[in-house]
Amino acid sequence: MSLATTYSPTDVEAKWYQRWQEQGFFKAKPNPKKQPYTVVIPPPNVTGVLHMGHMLNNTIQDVLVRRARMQGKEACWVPGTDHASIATEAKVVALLKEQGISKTDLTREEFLAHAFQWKDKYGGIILEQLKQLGASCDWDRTRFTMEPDLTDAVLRVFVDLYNKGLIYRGVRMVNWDPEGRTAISDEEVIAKDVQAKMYYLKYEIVASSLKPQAASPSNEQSLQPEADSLWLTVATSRPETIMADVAVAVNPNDPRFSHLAGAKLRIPLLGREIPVIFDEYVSIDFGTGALKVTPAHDLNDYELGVKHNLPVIDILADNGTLNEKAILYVGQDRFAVRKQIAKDLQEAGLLEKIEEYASIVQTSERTKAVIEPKLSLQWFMKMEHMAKPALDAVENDTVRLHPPKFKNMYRAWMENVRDWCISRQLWWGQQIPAYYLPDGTFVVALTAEDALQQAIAQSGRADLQLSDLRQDEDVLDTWFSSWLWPISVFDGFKDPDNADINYFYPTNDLVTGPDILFFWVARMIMAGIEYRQEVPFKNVYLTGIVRDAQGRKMSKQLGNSPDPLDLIAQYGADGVRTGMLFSAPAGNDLLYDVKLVEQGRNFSNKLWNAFRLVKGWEADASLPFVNEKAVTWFNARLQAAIVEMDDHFEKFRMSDALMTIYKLVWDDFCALYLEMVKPAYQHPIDAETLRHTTAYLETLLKLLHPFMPFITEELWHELAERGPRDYVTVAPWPRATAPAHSAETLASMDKALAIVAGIRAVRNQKNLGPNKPLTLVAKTDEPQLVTDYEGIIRKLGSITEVSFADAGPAASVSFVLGAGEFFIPLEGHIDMAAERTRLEKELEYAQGFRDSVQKKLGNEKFAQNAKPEVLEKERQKLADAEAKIAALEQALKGL
RNA sequence: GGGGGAUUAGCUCAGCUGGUUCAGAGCAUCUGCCUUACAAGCAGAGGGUCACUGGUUCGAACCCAGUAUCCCCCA
Repeated sequence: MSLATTYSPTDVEAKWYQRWQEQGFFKAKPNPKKQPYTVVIPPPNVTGVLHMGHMLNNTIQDVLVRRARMQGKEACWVPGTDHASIATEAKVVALLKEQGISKTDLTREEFLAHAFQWKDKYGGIILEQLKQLGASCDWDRTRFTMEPDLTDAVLRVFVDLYNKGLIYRGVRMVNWDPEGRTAISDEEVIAKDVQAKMYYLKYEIVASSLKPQAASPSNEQSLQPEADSLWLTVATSRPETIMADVAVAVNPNDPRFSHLAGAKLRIPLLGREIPVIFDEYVSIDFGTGALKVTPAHDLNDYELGVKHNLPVIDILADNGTLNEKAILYVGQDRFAVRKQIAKDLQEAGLLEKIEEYASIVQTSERTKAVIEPKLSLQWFMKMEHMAKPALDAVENDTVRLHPPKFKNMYRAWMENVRDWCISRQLWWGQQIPAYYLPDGTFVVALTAEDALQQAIAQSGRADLQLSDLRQDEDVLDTWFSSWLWPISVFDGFKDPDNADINYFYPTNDLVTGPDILFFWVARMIMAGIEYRQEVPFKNVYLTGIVRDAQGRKMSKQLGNSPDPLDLIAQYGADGVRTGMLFSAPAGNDLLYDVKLVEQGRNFSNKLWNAFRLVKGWEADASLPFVNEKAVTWFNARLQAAIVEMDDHFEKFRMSDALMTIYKLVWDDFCALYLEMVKPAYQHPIDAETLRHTTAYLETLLKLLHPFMPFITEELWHELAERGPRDYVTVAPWPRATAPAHSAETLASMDKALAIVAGIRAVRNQKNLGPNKPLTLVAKTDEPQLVTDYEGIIRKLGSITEVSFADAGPAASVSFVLGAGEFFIPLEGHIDMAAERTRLEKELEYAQGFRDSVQKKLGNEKFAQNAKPEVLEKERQKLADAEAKIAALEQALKGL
């Protein structure tokens, strides 16, 4: 045979991807004769390269899209990337730095020119990589969140929401990323457990501020942590913020501090006097029960400050160093100051102790920097109005989450959602279309010209020029682009009634990770309802995280993530795709192991060899059709498998759908069917069998195609001469039919295969090897079945002769199936004692089973309460058990 | 601290409204096999008191309560 015994994917994959593109199979356009099926890709960052998470996510999307395409739908998978404000800007800044250019030396325009240059060079890498995976995106539709049309969409939405009163500008406590030097939203903050230190600082009580102490009895008994009462110890994890202290708060119900009413304290080292305030917010148990209040650097302190009318002293610069308001340590980084101030406090005798404690720090999702709560003037979007309908859509299953357990999470977030901080102090992104007048007021407009008109109207100053207006420096959060994605990729904002959006929207399925359920999914639902009065997708399939075999997240630091492209090169895209899906139930983390990918590759190879076998057969039209039983049986199995697969797909159980076809191909088709019909070596096969077999193989290729697009396309073309547009990629998805008598067909074959299994078990037990010719003697009440399937039993069992008898030959090994007993004459291999023991064991087991069924049936309450069909089944079990017992007893007697 | 989910074979998971199979799959393991499609393979086998303790029921992996452990989200 000329074909290699192992399949080599690299030879074929590039070829077919190119052909598919040449044929335009992935292109989609509105077609009223077809049902649309739309998926928008979760746009990867332009800074990204393909990682294992993308592999999983995009494999799932491609499986869904390819199947829909084969089902005759107008399948449209829209690819694209997002501009990733913070990440990209950081990357470009770093690159410029290498070239000796500082961002601050550049104008905004110059910087953006560099950034776009970078994007054009590297921004498309990940999309090219997706092609190697086989992703069947409509590449003509590739979009980018910062391209002109999508920018237009963002600005339109901003202006619209501002006009609706849903976007506002205000001073709020925001999450400040000192690394990115920008505000970020609550969703971009990640809490991390850390081992932190608690510093116990001594604040001097200003003696003159203390009321003369009457010898109050309660005071005598109260705990007095300060021996001389001249000091108050305050615990803090952030000693570097004492320069921003404006008060120390204690709980009014805490008797230890009642004498401090009206007292003043001196900030350690700094010496500034601050009041002691009383508020029940302070927890008595925590630290010393005294809390330093720094409204500029803590949300809770801020609220306390507002309540008690305290000033705000912001001592931090944008980059995390202390500013001149701190007076001490000006210009030094916050963490350096923390170390230094602890030393200085120690030396000054103002540090009582340091304790270790488990704490949480908030970090930036993008830069990993420790977040500073910072009072800042930013743009916000009101969420309440949009959250309500978006919550309802999921609650009432207009949008279904798969698996549904994420509904709870979604609800919790939606019910507690806070306003979204959408401004970022960056240049890479859509600049906020707000324009400031010389008097400090502002207008919001799509263009500068519009803004000028409005400004003139608003200010009454007809002499205003464009140059008098200053556009807001900030850009919008990247997610403020992404949340419009399902609409903006079809130009639904610029042109809300265009053919594409009317046809392809709402999309069908969205595949993404649960980590961006709030960032993205929830907000897309909001945007869909707000702007199209319709949710953007019907199903959200939430994938798990790809972890290593030990359950650790894949990370560059650990070096536990394989390079996806290496894997594809080594195992083939088909092997990698199936490998990933083998172990990926929706919502469950995938423990990646190279074994899975090996299994995928092995499966490709299995399929390849099945093809080689069939391909090598010569048909002889003069031969009789001898394989009717096998052909009918496999058809029944095939149809049942199609039904099962469709059901799995319906429920988004992708790995189960894959497992169904995997077992059908490997076990039923290769291990059984092909063995049944296979002619003897170098003998021809009858034409009828070959015709059926080829048709079955074609159907299998179709069913496999969504999972393994490349090998199936290769074999599709190897199997037969094909027309110019005849590709499995666009072949019709098999529709299940219900063959007549399918249940009986399957049941009969099961019985025949049980006989084969019995024979093979004897071979194994007796160490006979697969080829030693054996004969079979059947003592059965179903001789017709044995006769019908004699060919199969002979072939699969390597049996030369089947005969019937009422008793087995003396020197034989037997096995019992139902009421029948089957004998294999074996001179010289019989160990009577062992045979007896084996049969006795089997008998004992059967009797135990019978007894338990009998007991159940004898139970009056069971007979009364159980459904009739359950009762009937139990009776059947009893009858079967009794038949088997009789057969076993006979067998024992015969020994 | 609040909420949610989970716990079934060595591993990853199915097991639909309690009742066909005295618990299933894939992988892994073990024993034979280089049997002319495939050793990336073939044939066969072993392996689980369904986390624990109680309860409801004729009957519980499944329902209820409690305990333990783990995971996730939020603070």
